[in-house]
Amino acid sequence: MNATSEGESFPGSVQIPGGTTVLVELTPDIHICGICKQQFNNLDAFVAHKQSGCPLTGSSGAAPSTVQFVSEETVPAAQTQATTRTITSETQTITGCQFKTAYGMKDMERHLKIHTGDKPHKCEVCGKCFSRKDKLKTHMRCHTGVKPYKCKTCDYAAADSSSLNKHLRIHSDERPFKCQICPYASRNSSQLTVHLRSHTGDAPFQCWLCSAKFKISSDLKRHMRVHSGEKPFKCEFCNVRCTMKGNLKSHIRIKHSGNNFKCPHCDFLGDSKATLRKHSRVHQSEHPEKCSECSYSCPSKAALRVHERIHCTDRPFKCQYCSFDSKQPSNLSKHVKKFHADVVKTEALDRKDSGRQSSRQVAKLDAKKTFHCDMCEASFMREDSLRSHKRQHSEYHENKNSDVTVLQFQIDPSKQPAAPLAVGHLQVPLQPSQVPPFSEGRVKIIVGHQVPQANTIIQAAAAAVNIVPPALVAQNPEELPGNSRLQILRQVNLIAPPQPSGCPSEAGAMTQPAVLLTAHDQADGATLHQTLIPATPGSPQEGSGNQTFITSSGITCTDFEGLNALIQEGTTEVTVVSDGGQNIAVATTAPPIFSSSSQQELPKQTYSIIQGGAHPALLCPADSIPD
DNA sequence: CGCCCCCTGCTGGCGTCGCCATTGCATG
DNA sequence: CATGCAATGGCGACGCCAGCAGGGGGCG
Repeated sequence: MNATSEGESFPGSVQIPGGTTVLVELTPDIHICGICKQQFNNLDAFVAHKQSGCPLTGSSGAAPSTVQFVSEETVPAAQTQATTRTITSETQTITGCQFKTAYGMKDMERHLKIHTGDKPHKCEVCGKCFSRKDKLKTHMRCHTGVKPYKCKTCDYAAADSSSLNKHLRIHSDERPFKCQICPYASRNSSQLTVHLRSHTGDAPFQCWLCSAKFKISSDLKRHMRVHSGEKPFKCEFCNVRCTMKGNLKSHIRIKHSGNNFKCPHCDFLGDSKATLRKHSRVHQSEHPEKCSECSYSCPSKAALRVHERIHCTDRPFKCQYCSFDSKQPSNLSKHVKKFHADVVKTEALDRKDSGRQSSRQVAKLDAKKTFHCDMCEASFMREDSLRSHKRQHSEYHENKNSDVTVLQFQIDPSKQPAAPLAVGHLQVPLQPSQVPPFSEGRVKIIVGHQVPQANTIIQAAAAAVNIVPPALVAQNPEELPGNSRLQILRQVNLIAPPQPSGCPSEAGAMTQPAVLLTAHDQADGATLHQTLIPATPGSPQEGSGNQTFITSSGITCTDFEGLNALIQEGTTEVTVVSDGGQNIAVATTAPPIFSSSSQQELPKQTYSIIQGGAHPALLCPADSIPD
């Protein structure tokens, strides 16, 4: 992260799925010398300060002996204003970096290379550079193949001791990372982290083309091939291509490697040990899955489910061409093929003529026959996937004044800086001519589930709390019911955007703008909460630059409770509508997530973000409001 | 300086599930 | 023989684990 001169903000970027980038103004980072307490907004100046010598360095009396250096990690400006730091303990903690006293200096120097980017140790083989010699040495082993750490139990060997130690847990069956909720225990912390998501339901890697969610990134990456139709794995013996490498391997085993696994009880020849094992269950007198209605047993749950349909009177699979029905879908399809093949063929041709295709089979037979969304560029292998996708469109537009602009963003983890991210403003390309009339324009901010490192965002949000006096929520909080709630509500920092300068349609004074917060139930679209909040320019908030805070006169506790409840619940969508305050900016562009066109040339309008609560939900209050 | 330990992200691979097509058997 | 029922195999897709590589801090 770059630092800037004092008072200056600088843009960062947030990558939106689909290619659009939303510019984000970041609050400048502050670097603090832990010895003399001098602040630096410029990293270079800070580093120079360290290298040339802090005036208090070496002065045994001036600086506490326990203090060698204070972390230079970046600190959001708001946080630095709000926090008083004390130096009392054996270790120094300012923004997360800690250095023990005895090794502080050397380790600090080593640590500083992270920020200076100094990587003097270059690999002669691949050219990769490292900041530390020992890292280069370890790296070289991947070229030389040297693996000095050998397992005494198996042939495994590792290039570093950590890998060996991790491996050894396989033999010892040591699972030191135990789940507090269930008996699960894993051999490494990463697996436990992933496991815990099973309890929380957290699947942070969400497909932006369908509702699929994954607990690990690579599963999402793999899943995306389903949408793209990409089949990178080609069979070397035939023309078959597979989306998944494992499936290709399975195909080759079945079709091209011969059947080498013979069943001892019959003539069955399996292509693999797994296939043979699956088959061998047929010969077992006692199958694990038993029917509760009869003596039938079978080797698999799936087979049992099929069997159980025998006992059910329902025949849910009905022929659309005659009165035939069946308990099993395969029998219905067999029936249709046999008796209605001509009708099916005609209908298929009709669909082809009209440019529409249906049926999973069609898509399956020809991956090129995908189902394209007519509202965006997304395409799908299956019709039901497209239906699911279109529901997302309809959800965005289901409000009675349908011109809802959807601004959906997910922060790219690779662009997420390590330091706390202070998102002060969100800049969105603005096309004034597209500004809709009041009551038809809305901006819906949707925060994706892929927002990483939520805590850092929360931290930034919490920092903002400190500069919002309670008076902004209520002049006299005691007048409001549910006072206990207000303690939480104050964490919601409502900031109106500054007077726009580049939008002619918004010229003229408007002293009483207001913001209507409307929250919808994601499931059925019903309005859950609606609040009209007047925003008075020239708020009493000092030090806020050109920002105008929404004042509290029209806000009741109930109003905020609704909003707060949404935050607490992790709500990811809030629609914002204004009552026409002219100094509130308007932005109506194509939803970035569905837009592939570049909007770089459009004038930008500044938006504010609510950063609220103890959940990673970002809400948008006063920005993007139609006139 | 160098080793150790920990964490994170990524990749490859195995096991498994569920859907669908096929197959074999029973019945009229 | 035609038709329906039930079981099985193939395949696409997902969950999860082990291993690899790199980065960072602790410390002798």
